[in-house]
Amino acid sequence: MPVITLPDGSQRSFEQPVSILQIAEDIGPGLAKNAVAGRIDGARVDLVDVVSSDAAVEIITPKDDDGLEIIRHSCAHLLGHAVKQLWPDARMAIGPTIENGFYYDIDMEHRLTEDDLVALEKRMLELAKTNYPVVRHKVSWQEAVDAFKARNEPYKLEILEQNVARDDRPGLYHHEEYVDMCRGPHVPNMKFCHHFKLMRVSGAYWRGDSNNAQLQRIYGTAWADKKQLKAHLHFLEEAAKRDHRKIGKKLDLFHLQEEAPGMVFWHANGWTLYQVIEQYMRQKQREHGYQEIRTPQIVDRSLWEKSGHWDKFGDDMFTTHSESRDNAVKPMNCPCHIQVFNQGLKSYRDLPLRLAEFGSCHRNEASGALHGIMRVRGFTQDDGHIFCAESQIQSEVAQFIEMLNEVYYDFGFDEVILKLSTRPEKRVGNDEDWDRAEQALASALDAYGKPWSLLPGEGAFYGPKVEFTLKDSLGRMWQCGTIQVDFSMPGRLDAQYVDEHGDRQTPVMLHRATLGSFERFIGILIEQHAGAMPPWLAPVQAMVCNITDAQADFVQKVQNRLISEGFRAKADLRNEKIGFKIREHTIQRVPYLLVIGDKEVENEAVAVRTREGKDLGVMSIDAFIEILSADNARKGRLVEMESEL
RNA sequence: GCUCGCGUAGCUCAGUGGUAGAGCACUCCAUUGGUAAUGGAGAGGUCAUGAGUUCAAAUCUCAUCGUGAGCACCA
Repeated sequence: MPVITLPDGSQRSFEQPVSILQIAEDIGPGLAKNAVAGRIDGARVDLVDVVSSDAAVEIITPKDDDGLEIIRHSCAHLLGHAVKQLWPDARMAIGPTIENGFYYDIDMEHRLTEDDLVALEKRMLELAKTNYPVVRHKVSWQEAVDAFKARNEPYKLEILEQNVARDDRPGLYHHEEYVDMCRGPHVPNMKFCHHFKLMRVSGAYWRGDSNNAQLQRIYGTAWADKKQLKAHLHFLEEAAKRDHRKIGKKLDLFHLQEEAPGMVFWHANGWTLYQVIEQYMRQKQREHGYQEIRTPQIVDRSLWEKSGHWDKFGDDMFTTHSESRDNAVKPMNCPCHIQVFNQGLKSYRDLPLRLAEFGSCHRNEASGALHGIMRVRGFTQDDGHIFCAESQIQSEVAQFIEMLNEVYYDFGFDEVILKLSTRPEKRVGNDEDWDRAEQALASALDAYGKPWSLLPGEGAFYGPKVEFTLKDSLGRMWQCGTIQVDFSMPGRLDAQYVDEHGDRQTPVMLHRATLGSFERFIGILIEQHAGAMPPWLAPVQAMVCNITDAQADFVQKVQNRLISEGFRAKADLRNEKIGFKIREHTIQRVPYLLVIGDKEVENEAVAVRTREGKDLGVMSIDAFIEILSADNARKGRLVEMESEL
């Protein structure tokens, strides 16, 4: 006689064990119709699952986040159903849910094309529209093995062999003639799976291992209703419009070309943006007690052997040979910074010693990894290394987080996600040091007080790291900042200081970067703002336009005045109509367009229009300078911008 | 690096075996026009590179390079 407690606290008792579906029916026919699955004491179950003793039960509908995930998972099965109808020889691997959708990895002879995706999607929709019921059978391990042997599904058999306990009772979900194995739960009927779209097909390794066979992976997106699907597709369109590669070309910021894959040619506009950011970071780091240094690009391989990089990343380094030396173009700055630290005997009084470098690095990234200016082979980090005593780690990490927050805030990112990555399999250093290093970072994060999550095994080979991920205006995540504790490299490269007792000690080194690489960060900024940089970053802050040749002299005067005040201003004196000029510079995302006709010349004034099309009216040059000064002071901060509106 | 797709004028793209096209940008001429495109003319391409098939290749085949999506990688 189970007593069921519902989420609102109400209770219902039943004479005998009841299924989730029966409970839903008991509550109301509308709920029963919309029920996708259930939760018994928090655990997700199918509608056919039975409650036999007292329990808290929830009914999952498509409105529930779990409901949507279940729909996506069932859409993967639906894809399997359609694939096997069109290509019966297909061997199905895994079909999990992912953010916004699902995928299925498939092994088959036929190479899938774009047209195949269209055909598959059509077949899926036809199948789903029949609203066939999904029937689950729980079977013994051996029965599952027999079923997939009969169906020639070697990957399912491997999963059963390696991942399913012999005493388990796997769920076989019957989609008409198609059968898939799953922990579940799944939708009871295909009526829930009408709103999906197949997105693309690509290769993916079985079990994520590049030594294994490469399967064909079909990606799809799936949603609870038509409106959600449409909204998601619209989001993708918006994101595509912001593609930094497209905008970089349109706004003449940079280019890449075949002769230097993964290396950026910065144009004047892009380099101006870059330099504003670099000068800003230079000042910020100065305020936070860093000394800026500069170290060589090309260094003998022996240093990289000592640091451990040659062993782990040798293949990914650019090398040069000259006379009797093998050199590597530096892939990172830390070993060089230790060389600077090692010049002159250091005292505990010198610690913490914070060295910073806008360090130009080169890494021979796999060709398939390159992506616009976000993932490149030649890049510059806002790199820094803090040499300190172990007792100083926590306060140094705390101070770094403080600086990082100031920086992100100035760039208009107010949501930062914290993650701690711990020791990877391939690493240097002993486990005791790793214990201490991980503990130090965890304590620093706890002391900081914001929530953080753990990424086991994702640390650098020399130490654990905290990663700072920011969220852009479209809700996309970008990992930028990092701080890493390193107990190994200072010792390997003979860094020492004299402690208060006169004894030699090895310092701890903290590797840290705030923006990450300039290239990537600028790519993120371009996508964040869709090219319309806030005025403090805009390559051209003001475009001064004449209406006829008669105002040319005054336009020059205005432009010169703005430049002499430290602003980035250009003049457009072309023999074009003012509408044409406005349109062009609006498209070029210049924040302020200054129009000068006879009236303005007469009054020594400028007519100001924003790139958003807002008319700020006619004002003196001084008044406009005040506007620009306020923009520069405000930077990209969101809160103050909002309070102005 | 792997799988699949793509590479035509500065840019965006059309062109499925028979003389290489459009719009924008560029140059020149006219126009001096008050807030998102003034009109006209001109110039511009070894169709990524190399090899092959064919009477004939931008078009078909192979290789190389680059690039896109994803996988793997990411100090």
